[in-house]
Amino acid sequence: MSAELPEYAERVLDVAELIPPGRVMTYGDIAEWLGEGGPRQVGRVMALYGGAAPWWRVVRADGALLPGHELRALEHYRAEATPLRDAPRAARDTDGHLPRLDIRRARWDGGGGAHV
DNA sequence: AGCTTGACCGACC
DNA sequence: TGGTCGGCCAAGC
Repeated sequence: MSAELPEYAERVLDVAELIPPGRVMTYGDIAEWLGEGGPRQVGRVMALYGGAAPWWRVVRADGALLPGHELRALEHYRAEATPLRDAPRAARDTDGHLPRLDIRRARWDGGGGAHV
């Protein structure tokens, strides 16, 4: 039983749980869908309490992978068949230039814009 | 009360 | 494609 979670944080995490596998939402999207707060507030919540939620489905608007957890996130994306953007062919056979998220295809609208 | 920082975003160049 | 700038909102010092 946890009541130590701020209401706002609880709502943010709730939305994060709603995101279907293979799809993502941006911090700004969640804030907008939620109708309050901003991207930074959502980001703070994820940073503090995101461990108990599918954090890899909450991404930045530019599709960059979460710094420090790139490989972790990438594994999830591969497992969920989340749309990824192909790495540049110019250096395809070299080291770890990780692919980026195809934010345009992976972006989830939040259930068609319908609240529960 | 003021300044800095942060899992951000969009516009510009 | 990538770097910079201003705007944004809450928390910390």
